[in-house]
Amino acid sequence: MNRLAKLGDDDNYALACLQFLPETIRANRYLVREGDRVDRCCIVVEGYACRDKLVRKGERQIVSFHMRGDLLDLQHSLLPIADHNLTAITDVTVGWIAGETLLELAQKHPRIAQAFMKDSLIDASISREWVLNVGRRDAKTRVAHMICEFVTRRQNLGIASEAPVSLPFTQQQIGDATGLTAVHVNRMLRALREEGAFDHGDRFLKIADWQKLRAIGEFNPAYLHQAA
Amino acid sequence: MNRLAKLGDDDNYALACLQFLPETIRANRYLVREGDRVDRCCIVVEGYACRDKLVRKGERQIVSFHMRGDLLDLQHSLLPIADHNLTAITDVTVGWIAGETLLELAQKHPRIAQAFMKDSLIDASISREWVLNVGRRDAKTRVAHMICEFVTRRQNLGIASEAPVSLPFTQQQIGDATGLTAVHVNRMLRALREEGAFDHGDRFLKIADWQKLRAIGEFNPAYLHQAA
DNA sequence: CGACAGATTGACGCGCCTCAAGGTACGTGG
DNA sequence: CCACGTACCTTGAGGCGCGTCAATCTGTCG
Repeated sequence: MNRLAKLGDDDNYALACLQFLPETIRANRYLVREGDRVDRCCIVVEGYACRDKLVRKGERQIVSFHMRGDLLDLQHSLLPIADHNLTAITDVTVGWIAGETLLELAQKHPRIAQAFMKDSLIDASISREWVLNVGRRDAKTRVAHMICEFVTRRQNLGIASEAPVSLPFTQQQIGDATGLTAVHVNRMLRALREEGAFDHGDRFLKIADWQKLRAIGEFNPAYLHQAA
Repeated sequence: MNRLAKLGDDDNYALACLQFLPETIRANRYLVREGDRVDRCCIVVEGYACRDKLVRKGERQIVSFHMRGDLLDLQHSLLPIADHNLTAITDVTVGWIAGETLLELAQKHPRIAQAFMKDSLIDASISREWVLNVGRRDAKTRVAHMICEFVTRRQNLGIASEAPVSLPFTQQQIGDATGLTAVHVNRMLRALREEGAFDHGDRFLKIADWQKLRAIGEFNPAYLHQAA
């Protein structure tokens, strides 16, 4: 949170006093369903989750993915009806906190309110990049871009990436995030591997040539607003 | 703004005291370029604008469109580097206001801060719906959905829609917003016209069968969070 | 009147989807 | 221990939705 705004000691003390209700969910289960009335938010403690929406035919679109430390659905403190599902990508542990509590916190601590605001704004910026990604880039570029975002956000958490990293997504999930079918994702992953951008095996990923991957994915991390 | 949060008299007074710097921009000109350092936000007074991003090949993706009353790029008070262009769709008049001013306002008036927050959250919800739209829907559905959103947001402003409404977008712009080419947008518009969903001519649109259009576009306005 | 932006339509091609048939790894129960 | 089911990955063949290219038409503005 200190990454998002300069907080005072009192702010940090207030944050430290927050009570989280921990919960662990199995992979592919819902934490929240679209249309639910929700009055709490959560923070990812361990594992991976995503936000997704369905079309009538039943196809799924993942609209963002989330990892340790991400604040999820801050919006439910102000917008009680969920406009998307919250789904576990892997087994995931989250900490729940009442929206009301966060609102009070924000009212008493303007710098915390500002940090929440900044978090939401970055979240929105990522969504805009995703619109661009699925709307105007070809399949190989989309997949490469998504992997670049994953690796970069992981690095921003301070997780090193020279070694092979575990890739939590199935090919179906990558397809759901990029607007492709799992079959075509498989072909694009193979192409990227054969071009020497990365090596990947059973849920593992080893970046072989970051500059190449970044170029193929047209990846510019500016939209993550992580200059700090 | 009263639509977003319950404001007190002092809040409304503070808002009324804001000084806006008006500016009028011609259609297709930029208000802000991606990468610019920006320290002000704006509100649309008249006309239509959009946020858009470009891919390397030069193709454009519109990531949201905006009309009278929309607050644009509130984010620039906290994130100084623009992650997208702000472009005039038609000739458009906006009112500029310093990000610093908005921050101070938010710090002094928690309910206004909350209203800003809510506005941003709704904006983000719309982006997520767009990811779904371009990622998983077919061309006719996408175009219908975009028109549904346009009509609905216009109605939420209190602009009646029984009569033919002016449609500010060119077919190229509809394509840029839906991830299609102008040629294919033309064919989809014709299909929707022939199915009796709407009639449209030179920048005009007359909804003939809202239920049909809504069904084709799989449009559910919940994501606009306008229950108020 | 010419220049230009936008709309319209047709012919054709390609990128991605669909369908299908395995293959591999792993867990579970007999 | 093997038999079986399940989830995921892999690869091929064929088809379709949308893109590309190009020509024409319209309205508007100088």
